[in-house]
Amino acid sequence: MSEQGSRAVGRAGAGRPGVPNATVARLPVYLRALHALADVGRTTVSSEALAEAAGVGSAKLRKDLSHLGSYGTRGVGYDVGELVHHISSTLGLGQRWSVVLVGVGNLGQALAGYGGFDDRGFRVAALVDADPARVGEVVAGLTVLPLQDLPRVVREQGVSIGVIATPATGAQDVCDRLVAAGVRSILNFAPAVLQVPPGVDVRRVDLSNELQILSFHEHRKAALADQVVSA
Amino acid sequence: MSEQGSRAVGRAGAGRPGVPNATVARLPVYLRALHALADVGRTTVSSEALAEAAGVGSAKLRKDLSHLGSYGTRGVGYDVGELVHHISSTLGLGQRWSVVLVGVGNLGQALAGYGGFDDRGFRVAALVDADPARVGEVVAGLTVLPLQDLPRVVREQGVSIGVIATPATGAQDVCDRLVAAGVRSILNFAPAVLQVPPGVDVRRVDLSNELQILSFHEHRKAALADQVVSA
DNA sequence: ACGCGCTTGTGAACGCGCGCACAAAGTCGG
DNA sequence: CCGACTTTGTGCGCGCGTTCACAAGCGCGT
Ligand SMILES: NC(=O)c1ccc[n+]([C@@H]2O[C@H](COP(=O)([O-])OP(=O)(O)OC[C@H]3O[C@@H](n4cnc5c(N)ncnc54)[C@H](O)[C@@H]3O)[C@@H](O)[C@H]2O)c1
Ligand SMILES: NC(=O)c1ccc[n+]([C@@H]2O[C@H](COP(=O)([O-])OP(=O)(O)OC[C@H]3O[C@@H](n4cnc5c(N)ncnc54)[C@H](O)[C@@H]3O)[C@@H](O)[C@H]2O)c1
Repeated sequence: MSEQGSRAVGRAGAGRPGVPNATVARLPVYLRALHALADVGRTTVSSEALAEAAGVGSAKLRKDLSHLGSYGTRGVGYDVGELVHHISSTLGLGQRWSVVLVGVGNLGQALAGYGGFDDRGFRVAALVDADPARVGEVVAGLTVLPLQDLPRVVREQGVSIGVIATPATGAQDVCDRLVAAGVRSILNFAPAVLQVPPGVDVRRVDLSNELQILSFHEHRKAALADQVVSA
Repeated sequence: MSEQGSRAVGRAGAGRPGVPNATVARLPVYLRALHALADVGRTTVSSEALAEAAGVGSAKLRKDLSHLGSYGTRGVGYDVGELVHHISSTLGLGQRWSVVLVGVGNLGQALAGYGGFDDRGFRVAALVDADPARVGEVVAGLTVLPLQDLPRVVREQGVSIGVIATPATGAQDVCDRLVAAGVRSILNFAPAVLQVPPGVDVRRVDLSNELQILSFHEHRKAALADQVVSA
């Protein structure tokens, strides 16, 4: 998580004893690999094979799965269907989550037209933009709504996740409006650090950050290579 | 980093003693905050203020900065310009990195037209696509090239970073071609786990993953709220 | 029925990263 | 020139996450 680094512990009645944060971040990867296996017709899979497909170590995978109480069968492996069910339910994918997308520009339009949402249990319920020229436009089968409709849309459509795809300048304002409307989970594509009250989760996806991290390693590799050459 | 979890240590001759991985991931955030401060005319900044702007604790920030040997002035703070220089050079932003973008679809076009690249020291050198109908098209001032031009483009344009924006199906193939062409740093938007030889870095940006992680926390918050109500 | 081989689940050790708290160091006013 | 105040740099303890290695468990063939 990006805000409080606390574990998702809580000892919720008879529920799970709490799933570590790092594990939660990997569950979607496992889930995707499992779906791929199911599509090929496999019904069981060993931790070794699944770990390979997910790009992690097998021990890590087993420990991750043990955290959500899901049991495999020793000597055989995990039942693919059962594991899909367990992980999905842990991630809260039993229900369809409604998403509101704010900022229908370059990126926003690509996101709106993206099919990968619906496949994974998410529904783009509405598109919102501040530009009066854009309001009323139809994008990906949805009419773009003005900002002031946000509270109503969130309420009527049962929206619980907000996606921000506006320039960095407007991001904090949009964020505040989303929070005011009752949204407690935000995915932020704008290169800005958002200030939110406790209880609200923000995940930031920053393309430039990723490139700069790559740049660092590339730089280091180049320096290392030069050193070897000069040696 | 997504592959080996090793620290960027190396004790490179007279160079830096090695910057922790977690620190590297935060440097771009600091850099952006510093640029914002510089734009407002500030010449110095305290760790407290910069930490606030970057959304981290001040102690963490100071420790991060100490790792790259950059010195502030006690009682005053850090010189904004100097810090920008130090961080930029650590990240390897002294030079302009050339990027090749593979997959000029929905997302690829948004990326190609994105201005945030050039601002941060990255140049989209070429666009590549497998679809013959798309090859020859001009997007964002660049002509879309066929896949087989990849080695030539990488060589001639000095490309060192590849961005994959193709469907998951073709991602591994594209990845292999990029690696074969000499690219050692890859940013992958396709929902697939890429297999790469050692020495190649892959960073994955998976939108669905992020949403599912948010979904988990939302789910947990809802369960917690219900519990409180029923109590 | 029984042992053999395979795979899970986990105990334990380790390393990394985080945050606290404070001494060192520099500035500024008098 | 000095003393008080501000802010950095970091030593240290702690908790999380990763990894190794192995005992426990299960199926299968005989
Ligand atoms: N385009 C990309 O490939 C890309 C990649 C990575 C990150 N980003 C980031 O995503 C964000 C959007 O990028 P883009 O290229 O789509 O920009 P864009 O300018 O094309 O679109 C921005 C949209 O947001 C709307 N908007 C502006 N202020 C608003 C506000 N206060 N409330 C609601 N809507 C508002 C604008 O009307 C416009 O439609 C930017 O922060 C950008 O840095 C973009
Ligand atoms: N559109 C989005 O908002 C979005 C969001 C998150 C992730 N993604 C992911 O990004 C990727 C691209 O999404 P998109 O919506 O742009 O898809 P798209 O179908 O619009 O575009 C894919 C492009 O890649 C090209 N392509 C296909 N196979 C290729 C190959 N082997 N080599 C080179 N080019 C090839 C196609 O010709 C097409 O132009 C997908 O993996 C998708 O899951 C998209």
